[in-house]
Order: sequence, then structure tokens, then C-alpha cells
Amino acid sequence: MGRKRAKPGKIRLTEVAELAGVSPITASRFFRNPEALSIGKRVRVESAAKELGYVPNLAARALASQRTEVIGVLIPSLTNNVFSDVLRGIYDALDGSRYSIQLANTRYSIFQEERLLRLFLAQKPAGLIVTGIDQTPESRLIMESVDCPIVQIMEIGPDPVDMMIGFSHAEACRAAISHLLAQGCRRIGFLGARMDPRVQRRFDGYVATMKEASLFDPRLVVTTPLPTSVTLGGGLFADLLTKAPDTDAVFCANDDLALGALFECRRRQIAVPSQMAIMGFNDLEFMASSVPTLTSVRTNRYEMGREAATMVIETIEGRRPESAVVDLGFTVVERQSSARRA
Amino acid sequence: MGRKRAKPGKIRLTEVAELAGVSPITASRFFRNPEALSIGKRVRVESAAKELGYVPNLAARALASQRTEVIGVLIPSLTNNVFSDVLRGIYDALDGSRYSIQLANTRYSIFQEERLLRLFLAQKPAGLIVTGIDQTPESRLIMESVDCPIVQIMEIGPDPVDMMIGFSHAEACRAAISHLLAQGCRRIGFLGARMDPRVQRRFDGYVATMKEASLFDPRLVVTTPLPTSVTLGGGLFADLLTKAPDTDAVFCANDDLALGALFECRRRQIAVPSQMAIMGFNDLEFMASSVPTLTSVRTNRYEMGREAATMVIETIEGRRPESAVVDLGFTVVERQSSARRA
DNA sequence: CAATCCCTTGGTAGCGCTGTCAATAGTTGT
DNA sequence: ACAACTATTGACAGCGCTACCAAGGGATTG
Repeated sequence: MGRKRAKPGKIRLTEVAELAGVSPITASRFFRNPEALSIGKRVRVESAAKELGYVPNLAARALASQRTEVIGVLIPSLTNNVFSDVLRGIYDALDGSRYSIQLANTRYSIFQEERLLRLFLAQKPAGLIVTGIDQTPESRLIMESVDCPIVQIMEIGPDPVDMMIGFSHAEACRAAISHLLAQGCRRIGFLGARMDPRVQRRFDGYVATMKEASLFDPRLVVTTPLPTSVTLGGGLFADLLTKAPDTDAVFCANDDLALGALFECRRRQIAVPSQMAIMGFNDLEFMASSVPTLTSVRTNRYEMGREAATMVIETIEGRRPESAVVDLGFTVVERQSSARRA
Repeated sequence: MGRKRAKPGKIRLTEVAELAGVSPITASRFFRNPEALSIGKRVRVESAAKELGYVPNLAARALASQRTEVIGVLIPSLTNNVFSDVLRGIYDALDGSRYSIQLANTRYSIFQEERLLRLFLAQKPAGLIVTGIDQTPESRLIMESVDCPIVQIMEIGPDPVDMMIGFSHAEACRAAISHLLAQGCRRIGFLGARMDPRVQRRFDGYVATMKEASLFDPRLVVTTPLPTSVTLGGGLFADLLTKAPDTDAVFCANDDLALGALFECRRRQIAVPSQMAIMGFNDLEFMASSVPTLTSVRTNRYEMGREAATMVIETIEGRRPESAVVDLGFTVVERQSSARRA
């Protein structure tokens, strides 16, 4: 024989239906598509549900309908401010909707990403948000064979798996370096940490722009696979000065490094920007209030998260966005730390 | 009639059992309690599952077993670095385990928190991690009537709902102020943003310590309900100097404010620490590499998250931690910005 | 040799909900 | 007046898994 029968206190859809005087399936429809009910029953089911304090059992719903209302989110890091802004956008967009988020951290590994992707997809998510465009070939195959909407975020590239929202890191970096060149800088260093694909593309933009100006010199480049930090920024900057003492500007692949470089300048009594221009990337909040204020490239991270989540939901509900690829662009925010000509 | 029958490609527990030559229930047991199987069957089921690439259907499992393997996490903010460290600890502790996380953002509202709590508990989570000890009375009742383990994090207090891990913010702040007093500071200002319960308790510690030294003066206090930022730190510090121009030290309720205050000092040519000592709270990474380096109070946020998640899991698995309340303490990290006597 | 125990395995039913059809009532067109 | 249609509602079965009970088989005991 089976197990003990329904506990007395349990409020199931059946109980709601009974109180409302309708069949369970009608009550079920009330929660999914109220318009399909006549006004009378709609009101009756609604008040019955409220009276009993009914809360749907999501597991049963998922099992019966073969789908969930969970949107999977794959990001490479929980620590990085950049991703917490994106996440905030995603959570805000989903707040109040019936969708919830399942978050997983790939730790910058595309193999972890592939593993997590399999894990997620086995649970039939309603949608997926993944970071970047550098998935393993297997991951791509998996994603392409799945029928839920997928948004790749943080950057844009040639062929989206499904949808895409971000900006060109190479272009953003080109704009940054062009700004420094326009300020009269010639020996422009590049500081990079972690060197994930997006930083790599910023680096590519740096190399291309410097080469076009016939100013590229490998001694101006200092990178490390270590995770970024302010302290590391100081260290990399010190290395740069050792390799190329005549450096007159430094582009930092993110703002933490830029702040570290700024502190290192202060430590060494290097005047910013007159002796050394400094520029960061992302435009975190503190860049506007340091002394001197720090030039950076503003990226629209919160909006990216918000839009990505919105694109997923709209697609699920059948209103596919007109454009599958959204370029959110970037803005070079010129501040004191690069004001050579000001 | 029902719906279409099992699709061909679908790998269910039944398929695994069939290939392994055992009954479905035996296969099911393999995934929950392998020790209960004889070695022979264990190996057969394992290889069958691997061969077919079986992934359990969590919705079915949750429905049948009436429980989930989801741990709910309620935090007030996604932006604040403090919480991303905690989150990282939680995710790390759960990585590789069968538990997953459902995250929700209360936005510093105890009413939001109550709403989310109801939402979570309706889905029968395996455990719960909530921030702080200031829940609504209704929230407390709800939590007390639930039978899953609950850990309150970030601070400790008299009566835990279930378990608790954190430290005393008032004590930590007392230690901070005592340090500044020991450095010979007398006109010690307090800068606070957001003023959530934890900041409030730090403030209480400040007031108590200053009063004991007969040095309390309301003009030394500048607070705001606005969310914290580096820029805000500069602003609050400027206000403080207006209200109390003879201030000789400032305790900032968090490190962002401290950095902002440091920049404001630089802007105004106020020498740190000789004219003005600065101290922060949390000891974020950048505190160690600013110029001058910034004194702070180190709190063990990552460990807190990790331990909280571990406590939940251990309790679920029947190995309840010997102590329900864990005080992780804090450390005053003395650096240049408060080195008056050095 | 029967009685007792434990270890392993299987049968049965059902968790709470929804997809698929079918049925009923009401409405419109010719 | 009758067919054809739409709007509502319901019946039935089953989603994939596990709780509960029971049974088979071997070892141990008196």
C-alpha cells in the first residue's frame, strides 16, 4: 500500500476548488490564465484561495507541466563588483514577476560553465543568462539544442546562440587609448589582471590602437592571471615602471587596478596627471571621488542585467524583442587623472 | 485520456533501472543511500546511470519526498561588498554538495523580508539563512514554527531563532573607538550611512565608549539614511568638519566612507593621521593599499557565509553543531591612518 | 531442523498539479 | 428552425520519483 493520506491541514488546489465550488482544473486555470474563467468563478476561486492562504506547490507544477519558472544565471564571479551590478539588474527586473533565479558561479572556467549548463538544463529552466561568448563547443551545442530563451551578456560578438546584450570591449578600449593619445600621451602602458576573455579583448583593442599609432612596445604591457585587486594594481604598476621607466600614461583593464596605480603614484610622488595619466575601466562609483578623480570607461552593467532578464521574460511570453543583439555601448568619462591638455 | 506517452529519448530512473537490471526503487536508493545496496547492484546502477547520462528530475523528487534540497538565503543588498563576501562563502560551502541556493534580496526592509520568508517556506526549503536579528514579530513566529534549520548571520544576539553566527557590532565599534582613544584622539567623529540595525549597533558602541570617556558630543555625529558610497563619505566628512571643526579623528561605519573621508582630507590638505586620524569598518581589500594605509576592523565575512552554510547542512544531516551561537569575533587592524603614537 | 534475525530487494500507491481531450451551454448566421 | 461556432468547464490520466510495507534469502541460534 502507499503512504498515509493527505494531512488534514494541507491546502492544495483541491481544497481551494472545493471551497469555491469548482473543479480542481478550473482552479488551476485561475492561477495560470484567469481570463479563461467566467467572472463569477474567477472571483470565487480568488477569494477561496485567499481565505485558505493557498500557495501553489511549485514542484508539482513543474512535474506536471514539464517546465519551471526558473531562470538560470551563469556568472564567473561573485566578488567582482561588475557582476554584482549586473545581478542587481537581473533581480530587479524579475522582482514581482513569477520567475525566480538560479545562480551559479563558473569561477571563470568554461569547463565549470559547461558542467553547470548541463545541470541547469536538466531542470528545464524557463530561460538562461550566460556570461560572455566564449563557451566550449560542447556548451554551444547544448545551448543551441535547447528551446528556452538564452541571453549572452557582457559583450557582443558575431553569432549569438540566441540573444545577446553587451558592448564591444575592444572598441571601448580603443576609445580609451585614443583618448589618452589625444591627451598627448605616447608611452601608454597596459595593466591587466585575470585576463579573462573580455580583458583579453580589451588588450587586443589596446594593441591595435597602439600599433596604428606606431607606438606599440611590449615592454609597456604588464598582465597577470591573478584575480584583480587594488593592491595588485600597485604591484603591476611598479612592474611597469621597472620595465618602461618612461611610461607617461597607464590604461588599467579595470578600476581596482587604476586605484592601486593611483596610490602607487602617490607613494612614489609621481604627479597625476602631469607626469602620469591614469585611466580605468568600468567607472565604478569611487572613480568620481578620488583625488585626483579618475578617468574611466563607463559600462552599463545594471542596465545590461535588467535588459537581459527582460529579454528572457519577453521571449518566454511570446513577445520576442525585435533585435536579438543589443549593443549597450560605453562612454569615456574624462576626469582629472588624464587631463593633460586641460 | 491523458497525454502522450514517455518520449523515446527521455532518461528516467526507470531506464537506468532497466539497464542495470534492477527495480526502479533500487535505483532510486542508489542515489540517496548507496550503502544500502549490495556492491554488485551498486556498481551496475552506477555504470548504467553514467552510460545513459541520467540526471534526476528534482521536481519529481521534491514532489514525492515532500522536501527540497534548496537552502534559502535572505540578504539585504546585492551591491554591498560585505554581502558578496558572505555569499561567496555560502556558495563555496555548498559547491559540490547536493544543495542549491535560492537567493532573495530584502532591500533592507523587514517587511520585504517577511514576504520573502513566507514565499520561501511555502516551498519547504531544506534550510534557511537570514541576515541579522531584527525580524518582524510575524517573521519570528513563522521561523519558529518551521522545522528546517535556520541560521541568522552577520551579528549575534540574545535569543536565536535557531542558530546564529556573527559578531557583536557594538563590541567591534567599542574596540575601534578605544583604539583611537589610545592613539590620543579626543574629538572623534562618527560617520554612518544607511543606518541599518548593524550600523545602528556600531553607533551605540560609539556613543557608549565616548560617554565613558566623557567625550561624547552630538556635533561629532553625522549620519544619513542614504546608501553608502565613497562619494558620500567625502560629503559626510565635510559636514562633520562644518559641525565640529576641531575633530581630530573620524570613525567611519564602513570602509567606503573611510576612503571618501581620506580623499576629502587630501582635497583639503588635511594631513592623515597627524591632523586627522581615519578608521573604517570591515577591512575591505583596498584599505591595505591606500596612501596612507587605512586602519579598519576586520570582520570574517567569507568565513561567516561558509560556516553558516555548513551549519545548515550539518543540521540537516543530523549532525547538529555543538554550539548554536557562533561568535566569529573581529580584529582591529592598525594601519597608518590612525598611527598617532607610532 | 525449525525459529529468528538481518540484509537486500521489490510492489504499490500516490505526492499536487496540468496537458489533452470531450462535453456542455450559449450565440450567431442563414 | 437548424447548423456551426465560441466560450466555459470538467474528466482522466500521468509527470518521475519516493514512502511505506512486505517478502525473499542467507546466516545464526537452540
